[in-house]
Amino acid sequence: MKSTIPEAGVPITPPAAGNGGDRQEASLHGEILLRLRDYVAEGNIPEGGRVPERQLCEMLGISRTPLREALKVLAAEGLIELLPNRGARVRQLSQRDLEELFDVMAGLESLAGRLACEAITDEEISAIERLHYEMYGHYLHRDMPSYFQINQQIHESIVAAARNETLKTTYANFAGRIRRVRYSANFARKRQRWAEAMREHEAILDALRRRAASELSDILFQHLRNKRSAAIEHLAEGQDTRPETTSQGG
Amino acid sequence: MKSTIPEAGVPITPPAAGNGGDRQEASLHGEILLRLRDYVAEGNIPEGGRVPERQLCEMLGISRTPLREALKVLAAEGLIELLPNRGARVRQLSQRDLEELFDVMAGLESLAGRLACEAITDEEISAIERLHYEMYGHYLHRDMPSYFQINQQIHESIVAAARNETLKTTYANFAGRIRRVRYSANFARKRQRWAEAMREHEAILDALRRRAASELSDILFQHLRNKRSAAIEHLAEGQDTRPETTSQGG
DNA sequence: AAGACAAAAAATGAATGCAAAATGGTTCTC
DNA sequence: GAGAACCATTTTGCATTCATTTTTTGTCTT
Repeated sequence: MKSTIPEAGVPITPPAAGNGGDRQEASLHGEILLRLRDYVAEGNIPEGGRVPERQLCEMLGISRTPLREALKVLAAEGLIELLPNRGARVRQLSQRDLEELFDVMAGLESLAGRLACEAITDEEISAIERLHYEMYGHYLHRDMPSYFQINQQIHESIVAAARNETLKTTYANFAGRIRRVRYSANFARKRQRWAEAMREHEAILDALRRRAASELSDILFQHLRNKRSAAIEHLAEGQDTRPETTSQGG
Repeated sequence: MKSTIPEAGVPITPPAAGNGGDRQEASLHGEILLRLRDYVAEGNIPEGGRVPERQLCEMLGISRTPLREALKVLAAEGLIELLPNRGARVRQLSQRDLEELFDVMAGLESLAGRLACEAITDEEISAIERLHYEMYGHYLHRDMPSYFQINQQIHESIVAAARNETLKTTYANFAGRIRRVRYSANFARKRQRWAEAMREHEAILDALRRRAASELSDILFQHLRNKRSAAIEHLAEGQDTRPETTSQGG
């Protein structure tokens, strides 16, 4: 009974025949890596759930070799964890893990702001200002999803303005790690916190206009710190089960 | 003359029969990963040089499967790059790449200092003070290697005091990436810069004692920035060939 | 003699096969 | 009847094998 591919060809995502255009991977394992990363980040596998190789192989229509290569990379990225002889599991993020992740994100954005002050152009600032006002509109209309989307664009604009591809990549990596959590914590914001966030964003813009690197660095860190508090509180309320993952003794 | 690598059958490191004790990897690919990472980071393969699978397999006494898994991870870590159908190469760091890496390191240390101010104990500060004075002794005796070693310990202590394992891991990752460069740039410091660095370290200690988070953050960033300048200048002098690696368009 | 084309050789990418470990279920013992 | 032990099945880890692609080498043409 070696029906390796009983109903293969049922891809996780629509068969990437067109190759969306964002970034293509020539090799199979690269393709698999991109798809698996999204698959896991979008929460298709429950926290701590097993990642069965065989099943995924059938689902993706590939053999185990490239899949296992992709799993190793995902483990290195921190999305999953590999237990010796016991397969891969979706990494459970304890509350502490989340706090740490948010803090590192805060540090990266803080750095981005600092660097941005050195290199950002007036045009880029104008673009961020436009985003800011657009976001303000969503805020007034209490349109949380749109607000959140623009908010993310602003932060990404700051990271982009830092002119540091390494930072950008690292930032994206960490953003991917908490993506799974964000899916449920996006709307953690209370009204109170929302207004506060708007004020902070105005301060960010102000510091950016003046190219006040240290100040912007501080503001951004605090801004993310407050975000962290909101998210953590929200999660603490919503979930009773706060798994204590084995802290990877790095 | 294709063998840039020692003869086969000679293990990179003594066969880890005892398993030193720092961190053991049960799986073979994990073991390989650790060894290969060190092997590459220590500069055993020239910049941009090929990483021949077959040769490494013989050298390590394993098959290609676990080796390739390790290579994928190293590529994800940024130590090597994988060209489709053309194998792995040791990643060449352009001057720009180095600048970016140093800046990210600066951001991470800056963050570490900020976080450390929240959690560091008096005992930890005392320990860092002791290291500082020890380092000062090496400075007076112009003992550059010892100075550098203690210097690294101080920075690691600050990162440890941040109480953030994620940050610590990330920091170690980036430190590994520039390790190869540090091997040649360690002693880039001019006398002038050396004295300056000592003063900065005193300022760091001062801010740490006062738990002045923002201030320490600024000082640490600047300190690393100055380090960056010194290293980059040194490399610019020493090397004419500054390869323009294809900036990975993440 | 230099360049171009073609075939051989080598290396890479992925699939398959095999041994060891883990999981699950059943049976045996107390 | 409950718990431990044993065996079958599944799963994982690694080696081996097969198919492409690349690189090299040799020959031929201009």
